[in-house]
Amino acid sequence: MTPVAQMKMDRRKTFNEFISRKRLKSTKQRDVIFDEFFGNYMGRHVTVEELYEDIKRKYPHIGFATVYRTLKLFRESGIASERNFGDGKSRYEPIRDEREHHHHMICTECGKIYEFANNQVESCLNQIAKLNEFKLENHKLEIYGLCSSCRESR
Amino acid sequence: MTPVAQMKMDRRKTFNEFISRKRLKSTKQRDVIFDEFFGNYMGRHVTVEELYEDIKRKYPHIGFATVYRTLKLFRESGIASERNFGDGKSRYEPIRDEREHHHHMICTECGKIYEFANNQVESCLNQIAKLNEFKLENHKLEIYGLCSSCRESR
DNA sequence: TTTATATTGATAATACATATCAATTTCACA
DNA sequence: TGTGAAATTGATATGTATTATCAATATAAA
Repeated sequence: MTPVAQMKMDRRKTFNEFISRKRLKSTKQRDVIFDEFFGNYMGRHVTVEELYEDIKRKYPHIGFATVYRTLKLFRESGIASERNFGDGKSRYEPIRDEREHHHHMICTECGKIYEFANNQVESCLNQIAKLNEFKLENHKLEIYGLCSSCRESR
Repeated sequence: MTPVAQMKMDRRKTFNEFISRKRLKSTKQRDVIFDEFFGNYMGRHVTVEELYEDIKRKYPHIGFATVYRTLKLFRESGIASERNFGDGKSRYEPIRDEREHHHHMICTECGKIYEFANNQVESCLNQIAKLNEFKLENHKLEIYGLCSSCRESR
């Protein structure tokens, strides 16, 4: 099994456990949304609208509210994270590796999103939290600027 | 002159230069909003609504749209920064010291916002940007979690 | 002062997010 | 395998923050 397929299975398991722990129900719609999200949006940052439009083509009966609510469930269950890059839309991203937190560089010219991870930053943040007796639950780090190609064309 | 008064004067100068560079006009309304914002909201993170309500009490003729637009101008001119802590509202904060970037720890229980600055994090980010040939314009770092008092009461 | 241009403020329009609710589906339990 | 309580769905309405519109007004350059 490929690492990606393995990861997808792990998330599925986590989600199923979440469903039964919370006494929720598994439905065809949630299955479809899960498959689409974890099948086509790995490493991407999709808006609810985009995912809905995409799914609607194959499954016209699925409503916007369901996609919206299901993405919230993904976040609650810890298999997706919600991002906001300042354009007013919430974006969702499948979580690949829950151990390694990664961050984003956003080009203010072309809007392209680059990812990076950095251990030194992580340990700094843990220290800062500890120093302030703060129990770190989550953190977000975004760098805004010009990517190399947009720099050149200026 | 106190350091705070000095800072306020510096921001005023920056804003005036911005106004004349962009061929904009200085108005009574902008003066009022500047004074209120830099007089009462130092080190705070005010929403447009809050600032508007506050100003309306003393100057009932000033409209919401004007406060809204003026805060955008403050941001454009570099004397204020816009923040978003995930509650759907944009918050504005007067910039005290443009050399030292600071960040936020947000308690997910009580909503209180703590500030911190850290040189090591800053230099990490500069390195990361450099490595990726990215021209850093701005960056945001937020830590979400439980503050010490909310930890105890759990 | 005149005149071109920017600003104001009331309000309309937009956009994203969330709430509502009747019809339907799921699933625990008999 | 039915049955019924409870969750879910999807169409649509509502809420909320932001942005656009535009006539009246204020500003500042000539």
